[in-house]
Amino acid sequence: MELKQLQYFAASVECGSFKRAAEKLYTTQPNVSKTIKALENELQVRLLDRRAHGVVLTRAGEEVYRYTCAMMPYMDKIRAVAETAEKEAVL
Amino acid sequence: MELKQLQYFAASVECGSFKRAAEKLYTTQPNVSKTIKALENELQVRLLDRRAHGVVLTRAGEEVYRYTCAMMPYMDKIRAVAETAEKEAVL
DNA sequence: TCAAATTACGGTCGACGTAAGGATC
DNA sequence: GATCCTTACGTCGACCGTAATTTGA
Repeated sequence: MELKQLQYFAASVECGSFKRAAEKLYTTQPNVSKTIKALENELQVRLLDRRAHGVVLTRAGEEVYRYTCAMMPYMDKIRAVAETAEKEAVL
Repeated sequence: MELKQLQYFAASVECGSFKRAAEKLYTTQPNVSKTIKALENELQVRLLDRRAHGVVLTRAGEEVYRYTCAMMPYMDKIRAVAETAEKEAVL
């Protein structure tokens, strides 16, 4: 499991489609599709239902999305800590 | 920032050296060294002091380690959710 | 038939391990 | 001089984007 996979997944949920998520992430639709497919394969569960107009969360996807969202603030916190420390001492 | 970087960092903290962390992670010492160097470069802050017998946390490292530890349970939770869902419906 | 997702494919960049080098005690 | 961290280096796999194909309304 990689952070990028979770970020792509979250973006797809929030955008409602791989296409729009790809734009938001400055990448291509095939990359989003492949990255999420890899995540689903690793977890052995389908996270998103592919519909004609985009994607929607499955039951399992909802839960994974919830924990993904809960995790993200810690990433931000790590970056914030580093940025603060950076001003006090040199690398 | 990648999950692997944080995992390698946490393992190094807990093991007290890159060498032992490498064993625990089933990889080599150079890879641990390089991975953590990349994390430090990205965050622009030194996380570990390199000593003769191993590594110890810097002030900034302590904080990053705290948030890293806080984050990890969510990853486990995601895996658990997936495993539970797997039993109820097929991929 | 249109829009979006998937698959195929080739090139390139990065990650890995081995080996050599450097620093600290 | 022993131990651990770092740097150098070559290889191989993975990721990326383009293009072609498939799927669903």
